Amino acid sequence: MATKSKEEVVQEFRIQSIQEATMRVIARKGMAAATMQEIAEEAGVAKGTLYLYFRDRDELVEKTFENAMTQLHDRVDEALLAEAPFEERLRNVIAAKFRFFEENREFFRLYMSLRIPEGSPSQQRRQKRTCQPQYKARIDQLADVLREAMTRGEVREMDPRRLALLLIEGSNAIVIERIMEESAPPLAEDVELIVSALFDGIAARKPKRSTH
Amino acid sequence: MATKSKEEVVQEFRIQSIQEATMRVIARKGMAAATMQEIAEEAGVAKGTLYLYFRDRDELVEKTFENAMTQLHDRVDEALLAEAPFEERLRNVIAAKFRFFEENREFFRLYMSLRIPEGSPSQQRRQKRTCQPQYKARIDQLADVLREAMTRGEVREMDPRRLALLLIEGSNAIVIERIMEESAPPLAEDVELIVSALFDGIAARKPKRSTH
DNA sequence: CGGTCTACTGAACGTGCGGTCAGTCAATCA
DNA sequence: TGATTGACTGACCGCACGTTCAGTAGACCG
Repeated sequence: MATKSKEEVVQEFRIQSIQEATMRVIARKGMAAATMQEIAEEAGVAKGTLYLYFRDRDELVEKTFENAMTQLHDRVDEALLAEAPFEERLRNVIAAKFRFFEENREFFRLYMSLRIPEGSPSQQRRQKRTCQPQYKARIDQLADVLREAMTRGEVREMDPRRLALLLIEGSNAIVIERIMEESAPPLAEDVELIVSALFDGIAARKPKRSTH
Repeated sequence: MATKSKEEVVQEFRIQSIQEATMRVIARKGMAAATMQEIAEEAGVAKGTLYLYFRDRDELVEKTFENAMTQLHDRVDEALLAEAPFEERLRNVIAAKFRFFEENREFFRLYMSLRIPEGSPSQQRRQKRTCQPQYKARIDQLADVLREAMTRGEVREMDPRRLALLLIEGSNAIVIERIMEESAPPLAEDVELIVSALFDGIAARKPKRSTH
């Protein structure tokens, strides 16, 4: 049957609301201090219920992360793989990222936490399997696009992987800053700062390139 | 008495070797999985001995972090506050940072972990008190230097705080990459990539500024 | 050389967590 | 309407960790 049964709908709703609760608690307390008890309370269910939908804490966190990450990737990919000059694509990629994290502020702590392997050895193995490859793949994808932009003469020749790191982590830092600030400047302003600093450089010179 | 007694020397040695063991264990297992038991074993003392020199785990981690951080700051400050063109100072700052983390690879995990508040509420409070201010101070210091470079006409006018974030986190990302790689490219190469990408921009154009 | 002092030890303790599972009860069925 | 199901509960378990402190052994003293 292609149509979902009532039970399946209810089940999906449960899963989603548990994942949302997980993100809220991690956002509030941090990865290490987020307990199953508190996640259950936040989701309005008993602790045992969590184990009906997820094998253990690791799987809950992992699935929650992957879910959000897929959404982020979808948005970024759309901008990154579009047909447009690289500078415009870069602008759109950064803007998409900013928007996503502003709409999903709770996701941020989780995103930051899973970048560094932590926890028990088994947790670390799991992270190595799922989260780090995802992160690496993002870097490599941007590096590929940069490499292509270099051969097309849009970007100066330099190590594309290093440049991708500089770009992604640099803009991450500004995302954090925006989230922490109670009133951040307009989104476009920060996007423009990054794109312009990177494309034109920060050295004081006459504008050598029409920025628009 | 200005000279140290034998007991004081022994005590300082103990403290230092415990802190070194702490860094090694955190580097190996990560912040969350580093237990007092394993730190004691690594230092070659009993678990109880740790509590003769540090009140609790938090204080041990905090003092270890501050100790290493002070060393890093000393080196970076020397380069940052020297009398030289900003570009040269920036080059030296990044090189100093690269060298420090290469010499103190164990420090890296600790450094990354303490950037995001984690753990119990009391741990988070302590981190807010000590580690985060230190990090913020670094950003502000670089932002000040950038601002000054802007008024001197060495750097184009733009939000100096945002630029400081971009720079610090971008270079952090490359530090991580270098540490992870089994054979990293020459240090000067990566330093030059960052400085050149930022100063000249990444847009493909004829060299407009003598880079040497 | 007996007495004292103290740096050090590690077994034991308390706590808080992830994970379990016998029991509950509302919905569904026959 | 009584029987059956299974989603849900939450008290409970075991474990691992940070922390403690009575005990020990070696250095030092008189």
